[in-house]
Amino acid sequence: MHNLGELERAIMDTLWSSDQALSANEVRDRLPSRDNATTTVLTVLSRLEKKGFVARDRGVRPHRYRAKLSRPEHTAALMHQVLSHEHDRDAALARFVGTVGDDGARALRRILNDLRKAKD
Amino acid sequence: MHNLGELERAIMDTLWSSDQALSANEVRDRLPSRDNATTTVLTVLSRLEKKGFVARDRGVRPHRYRAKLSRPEHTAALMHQVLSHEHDRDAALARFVGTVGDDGARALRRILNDLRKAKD
DNA sequence: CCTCTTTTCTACACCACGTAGTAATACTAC
DNA sequence: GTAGTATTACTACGTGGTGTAGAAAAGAGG
Repeated sequence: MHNLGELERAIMDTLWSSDQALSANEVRDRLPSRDNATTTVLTVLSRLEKKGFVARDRGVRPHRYRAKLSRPEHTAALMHQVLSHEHDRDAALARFVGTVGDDGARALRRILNDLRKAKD
Repeated sequence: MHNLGELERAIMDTLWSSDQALSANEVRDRLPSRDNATTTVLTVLSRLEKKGFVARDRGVRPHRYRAKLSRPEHTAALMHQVLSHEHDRDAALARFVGTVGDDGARALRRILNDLRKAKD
């Protein structure tokens, strides 16, 4: 599964930035460049739904759309997907960790610590 | 930067699996199962070169090709690229680490330990 | 020079994505 | 329930990336 297009990503960003499910027109109004037709937004939302990134509530009118995964969940899923192509996972992880910088390493240590604590 | 196509990836895998730079015909012969024309392989190799994934030695004939990054380096770079779109990096990292499984967590702890030791 | 190998150039089909018009459908007000 | 409006579905086209490879050009060896 490859990455999203530019408009697709902008729409996902809009959905991620909202705590509520949005209608197509609400999405259109919140897009950075607002020169898109509503039908364009609807087309892309439908494609995103078919790809499984977006859920649609057909029970109300207008339909309301929301991201199925939060942005961090989505990012993590993509990272796993990238990793899944790698035969030497440990080497890739080592390389990855070696290049996240000091902040990243600190964050990872804290995360792993919390994980361990949660196990108890 | 988007992902690679199927044949592009197969060719990168071939290069990654070789300790030496390969000619186009050698690449073609090592591709899994497919019966591609040499020119097809050459076209894709040229595209991969233009994209910066492959280096070509034009000093010999036939030209020889090699991956510019190792597979783990490439994987790690892609992971960073995915992360770069994320506003809440820590949340994404937490999610990622939370879903690598016990093996992954162990590997990460060891990697971070080695990193710390290497700092001394 | 002539031939063979290798590389470049050109081309086409297919598919994803951005784009949006037109047709169909559902709701609202009368 | 009919007219009008809002919303959605269907259809279509341009563009660009990828797989595909033939034809033409360039180099190597006799």
